[in-house]
Amino acid sequence: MNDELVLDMNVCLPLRDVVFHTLREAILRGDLKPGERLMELQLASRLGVSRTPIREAIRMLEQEGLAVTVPRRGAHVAKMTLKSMEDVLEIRETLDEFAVKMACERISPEQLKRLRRIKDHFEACTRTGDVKKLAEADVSFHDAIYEATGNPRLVGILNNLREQVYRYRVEYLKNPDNYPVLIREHKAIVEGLEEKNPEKAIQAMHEHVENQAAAVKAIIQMQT
Amino acid sequence: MNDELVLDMNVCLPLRDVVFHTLREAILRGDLKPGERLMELQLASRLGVSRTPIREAIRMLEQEGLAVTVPRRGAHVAKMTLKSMEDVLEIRETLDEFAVKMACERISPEQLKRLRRIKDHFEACTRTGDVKKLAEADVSFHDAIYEATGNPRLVGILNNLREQVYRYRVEYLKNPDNYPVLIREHKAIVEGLEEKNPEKAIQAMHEHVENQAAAVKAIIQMQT
DNA sequence: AATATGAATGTTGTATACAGAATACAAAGT
DNA sequence: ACTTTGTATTCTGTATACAACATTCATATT
Repeated sequence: MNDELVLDMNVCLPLRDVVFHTLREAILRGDLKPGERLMELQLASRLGVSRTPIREAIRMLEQEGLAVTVPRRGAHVAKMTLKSMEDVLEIRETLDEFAVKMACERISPEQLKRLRRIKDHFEACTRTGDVKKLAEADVSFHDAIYEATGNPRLVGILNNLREQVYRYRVEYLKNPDNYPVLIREHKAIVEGLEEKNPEKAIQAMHEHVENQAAAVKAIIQMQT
Repeated sequence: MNDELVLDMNVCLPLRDVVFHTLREAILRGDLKPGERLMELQLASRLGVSRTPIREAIRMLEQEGLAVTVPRRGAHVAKMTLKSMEDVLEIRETLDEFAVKMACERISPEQLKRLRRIKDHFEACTRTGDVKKLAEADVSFHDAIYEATGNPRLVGILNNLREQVYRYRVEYLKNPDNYPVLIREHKAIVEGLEEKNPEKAIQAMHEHVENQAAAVKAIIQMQT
């Protein structure tokens, strides 16, 4: 119960948004654990705000699937069962393949250039062994593909789905044994996009997400 | 500005949920039009509650993509451009096909029986010409397939996507010329599921959603 | 006449107050 | 010892108060 929970007051957004982002980060980082109660008064005093922005942030987390509220009994961090994780992962597989297919048709030369740079940066990060940076680079890589679809709604859904598995994804990235595979997969995906070859890109993405899905499931089962 | 907006107080849910459902219905029915401002005090007095539940409901609508809020300037009903509708429709195509594929693997005999009943009910509704009932039957049909995937997260996403096109979908259902096509498509989908033939089911669903997508786009362009 | 200024009004953002439900714990009864 | 009931406490649900910002319209100035 150490105070990892501090608001970034330098941002001039409504407090509800600052609280929302703070709580989301805390949940994804694991500072707020699945099942942990989100008590308004407690959070309000910890973050130094009133209950109102807390409540609104909870409503937002609820719609994102990161929190669950039971009427008259308050909210808690959503629990992640193996089943619900599998549910998320199978949707992600479908949409990630769709995204790379669309990106194949729509990606611009500049976006492709940027994607190559991000891919190289990811490789560089595997050599430093900085897991945090690596995770960021991985997120950037997929974001670059999402953006190239030109479909903001799809970007939103995929980001939300990624959120759900974020914690376990980080575990996967902690094991350097996976790095060569990841680099090879990223390379194949980029090649597919460069060649405007949807079949290749989809196939590469399929293997990529399937490997990650298997790893994530293994990690979850280990934890139980 | 007639008072279509009345709360159903017979439900014993928190007011925020009642307000949320009321506002969502109003938006989907078109009583609250795209771009229309959602002013807290006004809604509060119209619905006979305080601002607090209104604000929480707006936060929920926001996360669902039905409302947009600009800090310090309040919320308005999300506008639906042709582009954003196309974005939604192409995701829906992908996920609807995925859903029917999964349903093919996982649907239980009881669920299949129920689906057949709903299909027949839909056909019956086309003969009465009651568009409201027809829309409900169509929703039920797709819901039955979604449920059969056994993936609640997928159900949630698909319901949300359907929401976005709901208004225009109803227009499509107003034209009896479309009924024979719809009945044929539903029949083909059910057959695919009965035969546990994913290729057939996916193909049937593909044609079904593609036709609807084309119709919806046509309707939108007519309105401009 | 056109633009700038400023007060008045309206609206959102946040805090707080109060009522009612849920929970926990202790004492009494079986 | 176990269940039950009563009570204190905690927490949520809702309303309201107040401050800060945005908008509007009238007035003044160039």
